Amino acid sequence: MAKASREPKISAEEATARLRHAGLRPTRQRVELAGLLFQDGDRHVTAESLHDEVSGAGVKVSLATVYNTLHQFTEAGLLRQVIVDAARSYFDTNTGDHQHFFLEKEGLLIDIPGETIAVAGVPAPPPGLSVDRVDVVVRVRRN
Amino acid sequence: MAKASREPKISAEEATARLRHAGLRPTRQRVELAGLLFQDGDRHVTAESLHDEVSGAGVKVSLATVYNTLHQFTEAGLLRQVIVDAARSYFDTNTGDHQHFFLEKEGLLIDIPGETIAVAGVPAPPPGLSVDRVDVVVRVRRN
DNA sequence: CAACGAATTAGAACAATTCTAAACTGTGAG
DNA sequence: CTCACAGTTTAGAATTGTTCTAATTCGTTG
Ligand SMILES: [Mn+2]
Ligand SMILES: [Mn+2]
Ligand SMILES: [Zn+2]
Ligand SMILES: [Zn+2]
Repeated sequence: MAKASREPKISAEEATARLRHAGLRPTRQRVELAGLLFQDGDRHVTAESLHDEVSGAGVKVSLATVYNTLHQFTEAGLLRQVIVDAARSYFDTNTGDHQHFFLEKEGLLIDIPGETIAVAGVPAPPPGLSVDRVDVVVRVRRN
Repeated sequence: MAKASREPKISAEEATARLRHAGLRPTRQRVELAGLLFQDGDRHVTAESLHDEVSGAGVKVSLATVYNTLHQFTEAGLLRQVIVDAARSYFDTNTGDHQHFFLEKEGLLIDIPGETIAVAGVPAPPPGLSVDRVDVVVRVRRN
């Protein structure tokens, strides 16, 4: 009864399996970060916020590794990058089709399920170009 | 016949009037920048691109002033900021309702007129929040 | 338990942007 | 027209988020 962790985060085994499945070596750092990122449904993190979180949990991981890991997870399809703020990059654990509310003031992202919003009338792109994706950001403020 | 300018940019008088109307002192720098920005319909500039442009035209304006001016013009409603790239801020001379194609690779923005795209099904924001605007970015790539 | 390539890391480097504080300039009162 | 003064510009330093470098450490496989 020495260790009394009360976090409902996914087990190291689950994280390890997920990493291997994605073709990534399950290092201590990646297992820790995956544990935090994928414990709950949807999360929107920043390199800094995740670094603070993992550090706050007493785990030593450098900020450079957090950046590396976020990018590797993104390349592996485990995360997706969201661009809503000129100053910060967000990473989203929800890789499915969906949109966002963005609370500029507090840097908060809230998911809008994929089927909720319908975008009609997107014109054909100029010749030689093809559509990669359509992003909708609903910018909101406190009233 | 000494000076043979061939730019169809708006006159200094027009720029000056526009600035005064917006409550901004028509300084040499602001008049030059307004002349470049508002000569044609729609433009999407970056602080750097505008600085290069004005410098290339032989006008001496510091980069700090370009940043100051872009922000002042934005506050005054003459410009609007567009967020599509985590690394760069774009400013748009089209302040009306419209959307964009964004060519990530070359940092190119292309307007989509306001009535073209219809966004339906935007849910009510969480309590205490109100919608400020809905941005649609159609990310495209060369094929 | 090597050995070797992959991953991590501290710290330097970068790029975009903002800040500072000193010099300059537009304006309007006299 | 002149001057005074608030507003503006500017060089350069500072800040911030992110990436790079090169040395160390680690995971995997034989
Ligand atoms: Mn941006
Ligand atoms: Mn930055
Ligand atoms: Zn999301
Ligand atoms: Zn535009």
